[in-house]
Parts: sequence; structure tokens; C-alpha cells
Amino acid sequence: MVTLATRSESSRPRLGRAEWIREAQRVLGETGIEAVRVEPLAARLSVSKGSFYWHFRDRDELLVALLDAWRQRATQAVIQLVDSLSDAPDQRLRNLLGLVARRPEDRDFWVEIGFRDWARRDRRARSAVESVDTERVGYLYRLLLALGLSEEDAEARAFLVYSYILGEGVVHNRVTRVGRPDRVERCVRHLLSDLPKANGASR
Amino acid sequence: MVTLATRSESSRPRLGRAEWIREAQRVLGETGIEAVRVEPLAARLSVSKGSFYWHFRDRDELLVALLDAWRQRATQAVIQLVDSLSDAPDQRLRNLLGLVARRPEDRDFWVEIGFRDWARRDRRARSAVESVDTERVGYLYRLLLALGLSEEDAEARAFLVYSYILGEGVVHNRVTRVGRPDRVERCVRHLLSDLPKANGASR
Amino acid sequence: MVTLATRSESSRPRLGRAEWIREAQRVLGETGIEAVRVEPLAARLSVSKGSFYWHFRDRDELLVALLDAWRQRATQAVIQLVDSLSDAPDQRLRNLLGLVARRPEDRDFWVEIGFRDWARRDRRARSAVESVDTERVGYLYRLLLALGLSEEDAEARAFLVYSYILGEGVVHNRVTRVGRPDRVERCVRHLLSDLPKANGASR
Amino acid sequence: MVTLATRSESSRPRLGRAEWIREAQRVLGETGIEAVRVEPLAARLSVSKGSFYWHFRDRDELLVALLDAWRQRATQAVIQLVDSLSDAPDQRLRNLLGLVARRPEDRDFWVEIGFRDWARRDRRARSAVESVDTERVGYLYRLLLALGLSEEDAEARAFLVYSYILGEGVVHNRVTRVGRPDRVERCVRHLLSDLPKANGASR
DNA sequence: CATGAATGAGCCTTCATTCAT
DNA sequence: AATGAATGAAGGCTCATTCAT
Repeated sequence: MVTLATRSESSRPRLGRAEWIREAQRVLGETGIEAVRVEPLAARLSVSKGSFYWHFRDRDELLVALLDAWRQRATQAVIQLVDSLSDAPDQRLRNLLGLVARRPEDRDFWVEIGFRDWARRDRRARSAVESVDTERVGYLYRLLLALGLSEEDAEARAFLVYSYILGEGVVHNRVTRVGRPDRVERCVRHLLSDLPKANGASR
Repeated sequence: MVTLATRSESSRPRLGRAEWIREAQRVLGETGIEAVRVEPLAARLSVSKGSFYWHFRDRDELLVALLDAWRQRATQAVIQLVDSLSDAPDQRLRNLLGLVARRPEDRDFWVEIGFRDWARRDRRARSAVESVDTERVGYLYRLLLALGLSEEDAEARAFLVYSYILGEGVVHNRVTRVGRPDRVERCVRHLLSDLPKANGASR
Repeated sequence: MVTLATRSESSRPRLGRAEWIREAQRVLGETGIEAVRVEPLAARLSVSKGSFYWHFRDRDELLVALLDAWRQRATQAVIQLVDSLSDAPDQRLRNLLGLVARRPEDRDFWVEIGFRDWARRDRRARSAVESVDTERVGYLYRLLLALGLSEEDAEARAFLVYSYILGEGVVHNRVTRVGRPDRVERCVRHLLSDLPKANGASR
Repeated sequence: MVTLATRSESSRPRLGRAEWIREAQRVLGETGIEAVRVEPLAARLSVSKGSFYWHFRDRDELLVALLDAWRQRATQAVIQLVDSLSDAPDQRLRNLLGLVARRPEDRDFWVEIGFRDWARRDRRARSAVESVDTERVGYLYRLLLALGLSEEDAEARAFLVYSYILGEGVVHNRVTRVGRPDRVERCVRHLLSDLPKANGASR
């Protein structure tokens, strides 16, 4: 009769660093880095504020941890998912762009915007965003290279596509009468319409 | 009738609502809406914070005024400039996109980002951003219609271009080895490469 | 009928920097520099703690002001009093030492000890104490010189007397069966017993 | 029966009450009783603060223990040393005063000041200091009696000497151009210059 | 003998806001 | 068209203390 220590014993939740970081990330996405404050965070976690200082020296240490955690996940989360879905470069590209269509409904989408806004004021956040951007544009670049673009064209196109992905979510959604999925679909088609090796499959 | 007394004491610029709003907008661009606080603002204006309350009921009234002022200027600033530079739709489009290349150096660029980030948390800011976006995408749409695109294509392309413009400034700039002006030029060329009436005509 | 604006109108006491410093000095004397805290101080003054920050940038500014105020008063308070009571060096010396007898009952006595203890931990306090000590020992030295001691003897004796004055108040008072005034009187007599020019008057 | 395991792991000195008290005393001397706090103390001992509560009910119990330990040692440390160095009263007196010359370099010197300052605020500390003072002045008194002073003179002189010793260390040291050892030497000579039985006999 | 985690009180500081002048 | 002084809420940080393991 193995009880597996269900952990649901109403004793203490025994919070760890990870929980604080996860909740902080949520708040960052919902409101912004300014809202990532020790006391409100503690309230959300139903813990006393003092307990925070067991896990972190001070608020700043939490912010740095937040950055590190994101830097780790932001690049790999998307890239690994896309890599895992298909081996073909053009399919990967299509999948990648397809992810766009559902992002603003996604909590992570706003988290990303939160980091990006934070980067306006904070050197460390800026550096994290830069490395994430570099990784991702590099990935796009490699895909486009594999699809037959010249190095120069691949570079420009990678940047174009990436900029579009970021900008897309930020524009007010009801701006067009066309529904969002349709719109995205049309954009994607346009952005990929002249790829040397992938054309056949797309129209 | 000697009017020489105008501005006699260079020390008191006769602070009014307008100055508070202008300074608030600056801070919004530099740091974000959270930094638009009465006390720091008063310090920047070398005025006692109590004076703020002569012009505004409370902080919120300033924020609303900020929003209104921006809503007014944001759409017209760009549109009027582009309209004034040329009468030809394709030239207007090219001019409009050309503006992109110098934006991040521009104070207004960051002000815009500030409003957009603020809109994440505040309904009224969101509404202002929405109307600005609607206006601008509408303007692009009309230009593209005039250049021979179908309504549906014009709508999608307008959205694509606008998203790119917004996203472009947000991506880390040193992501490519190509310099920023070149990159933008290349993107613009691509985005406009297949317009029915404008191809090749651009200078 | 001059009413002199009695100031007792129960309106607001309208505290100023001076009141905060005076109260801070009191607390320093009663308990120590660690007890000079913004919030308790505000409570003693029946003022909200926030008001403190109108008068001082932060707690440290109060501490510095405390030091400056004391440095000013500590030297001159005693010296001016003694100077004013008599012109004769030997009488001045006697008056000066006579002040000792009533010091521990005096609020200022403990204030002085407070500063001295603070100086153990704080460089700025140390520097204040040093300048006060230097001034006072210098004054004693000049008196003793005027009473005919050689420079070397005057220096040593000034130090001896000053050390005694400081130490005296710190020793538990009920240590001897003789009453304090008697004891002090006897010590003073001994300390001055061999002054070349003042001897005649003392025994 | 191998007892070699004693102290085998050099990492754990087997912390006991004594170590906490010793460290507390050190901090008292370095900074003051306010700095004797459980957490910082634990940090200095590289132990978790929770461990403190294995040895003491609470902070107050440590403070009391600190007081008791000091009361025991403070009197006897000096007296026993002086007693052991010589049998002759005048030599003992000279040795005792000679100890003054090196005190401020001594950790114990500051510990004593720490207790004395603490006594300003705390009844129990006051009582400890009182008993220490009483013991020591009594010892001096007995020495001076043995040297031929009358009871009354011995009492006054004991007090004078003891006050000087305490005050001496508290005065800023660079107050005179004469070096400290010289100064002390001169003072001591003066303070003992007229003892009936000891004059000139001291080596 | 001790650690790991948490609680809560106390204090520092920043600000929005108020009010009398 | 402001200033000077004050209030009070919010949030940051340090600690004494507790408790389960």
C-alpha cells in the first residue's frame, strides 16, 4: 500500500525559489516589472513577506533570477518545439510562424513583452533580451539559408520575419475586419512566397 | 507700447498644464508610465510638488491628459508629414517606411513604446493605442489601395507593414552584421516588391 | 495691547529641523544613537513619521546635523560659561572643575557620553569627539600655563584633569561612603595642590 | 578504548554556550550591545541562527550570561594579575597603573567600555558594572591604606585614580603632542607622588 | 546539535494627497 | 500660481522567534 506521500497534506506548501520565480514571471507578464514587488508577491503566494528573504538576498536577486530563468527558456522553448515537430526546414519555418497565431492568448507572450519593456530601463534585462534575439534570429537565418536564400537575403529576411512576429502581437487586434488567424495566414504566405526551395508546397 | 517685459525673469517660465504634460511625456518615453510620478516630475520642473495640484486634480488627471494629447498628435504627426512630402501614393509609402530607419534615435519613438506598454495594464491607454493603430493602418490601407492592391490584399499588407514597423524598433539592433539602414532598405524593398502600380517607379 | 502671537493656538506646532535635532539629542543621551530612529522620534514629537522627510533627506542627515550641533555647542558651552564667571585663571580652573560635581544629574552629561559611545563605531562621530576633546584640553592647558606650570607639565596635567572629569561620571557613584560632592572636592584639591601660582588660595 | 576521535573533523568546533558568549563579548567590545544580535552572531560563527535557540531560551538569556561571565572575570582578571606580580603594595599599585598604558590596544578594554555603555540603559548591566567598580576601587583603597594614607584620603585617592584610568582611554588620544606612554607615566607619577611610605622606593 | 523554512514586528523611505498661507 | 508642512499608505529589509525534521 504505497501512499506516495501525496504532498496534499494541508501542512505547509514549503515554497522554494522556483515558486517565487514562477509567480514573479506571471506578474511581470500581467503588469510589468514594477509590479514585481516582494510584498504583493508574498500575498499572491499566501506567504509572509519575510519568508522571501530566506530564498533571496533582496528583490534584486529575484529579478536577476527571473532574467536567468527566462534567458534559458526563451530561446530553447520555441526552437526545441519547432525542431521536434518536423525535420524539413520549410515545415519548421511554417510551424514557427504558425505559433504566432495563438500567442497573444498565451501567458508567455505577455511575459516576453514584459521583459522587453523592462529592457528599456535596465542594462541586465537589455542584455538578456539581446541574447535571446540573437539566438532566435540566428535560428531563422539558418532555416532560410537551408531554404536556398543567399546569406544576405537570409539575414534580411530573418530580421524581417522576426520583427513582424514581435510587432504583430503588439498591434491592436481589431484593426482589420479580417479575423486574426486569416490575417496571419495571409502574412505568412506573403513572407514566404519567394523562397527558392519551398515554394511549391505553399500556394 | 513696450512689450519688452515678455519673459523678463528667465527663472519662471510660467508653468502651465502644457509643461507638466510635456515633461510627463518625456518621462514616459525615457522610463515608463510608472515613472510618471508627481514628485519626481516636480523636481525635474524645479517646482514644489504641491504646485501640481493647482493644474490637475490628481495624478490620474495628468495621465488622462497625457493620453489625450498623444492621441491627437500620434496619428497626425506622421500622416501629415508624409502627405506634405509628396502627392504620389508610392512615394508616400516609401517615405513613410523610410521614417522607420531613424526612429530609435528619436525621442518620440520611445514615447510610443511607453504608451504601448502602458496599454497592457490600463484600459484607457489601450483604447488610445487602438485608435492610433486604427488610423495608421487605415492610412496605409488607403495608400496600398491606391497602388492597385485588392481590398483584401491591401488590408493584409497594411497590417504586415505596420507590424514590421513596430517590431523592427523593438528587436535588438546588433542582431545582424548588416547595418541598420541597409537592413531596413532591404526589408522595405521586399515588402513593396510586388505592388502592381508602383514597381520600379521609385526614383 | 500687544498679543505677541502666543503660539499656543492649538493649530499645528509646525515643527522645524531644530525640534527634530533637539529631540534626537535627548534620545541619544537617554539611550544611545541606535535609539535615534525616525519612527520613534516622530512618535515622541506626536508627528507622522513621513513629515520627517520634509526636513531631512534621510536618517543619516539627521545624525550629521546632530553631530554638527553638538560640535558647536560642546566646546563653547563650557568654555564660555567658565570664561564669563571670572577673569582669574585659578578661579576659572576651580569653576571648571566645580561643574563636574553636578554633571551626572544633568541631561547634557549623558548626551556627551552618548556621542562618545557613538564615536566607537562611526568615523564622523569620532572626528567630532576628537575636535571637542582637543579644544577642551587646549583650554585647560592654557589655564594651567597661566598658573605657572611648564609646558610639559601643563600638557600632562591638562590631560590628567580632563581624563578624570570624564571618568568620574562613569564610575558607579555609590562606590565610596563619602558623598559625591565631598569626594569631588577632595579630588579637585589634590589635582590642584601644587600649582605654582594658585596654591595659596586652596588649602 | 580509542578516544582519538576528539576534534577529528576540524570543521565543527562543537559549538557550545561558551562559544556564543565569547563571540557575543567580542561583538559587544567591537560595536556595542545593540550589535549583539542572534543573526549576525550566527553568521560570524558560521552556524544557522536557529541553532542559537538550542543553547539559549532567547536573546535575553545570552545577554544575562554575558553579564555574569564578565562580572566574574572583570574584577579578578586584573586583581589576580597584579597580586601575582608582586607582594609589595607600592609595586602592585605601580603595576596596576602601568596596565593602563596598553589598554586601548587591548580587546578587553573595549569590552569594558561596551558594558559600561550598556549599563546606561539596562538595570542589570548597571548592577554588574557597579559591583565591578566596587570591587576594584576597594582593591585600590586597600593598597593605598597599606601605603600609609588615612582612610579618608585613601578613599578619595582610590576614586581619583580609578576615574582617571577609566577616563584616560576615552579621551581622544592624539590630544597632546606627548606620546601616550609618556603621558601616562607622567600622570601616574603625579598621582602617586605624595604617598607616605612608597615615595622613591619604586626601583 | 543543528538546519531549513516561515512568521511578524519594527523601522526606513517614497509618494500621492491635503491644507493653510 | 504656488510653497511649506504634514499625513498615511505601500513596500523594502532586518531580526527575534518558532517549529518541524
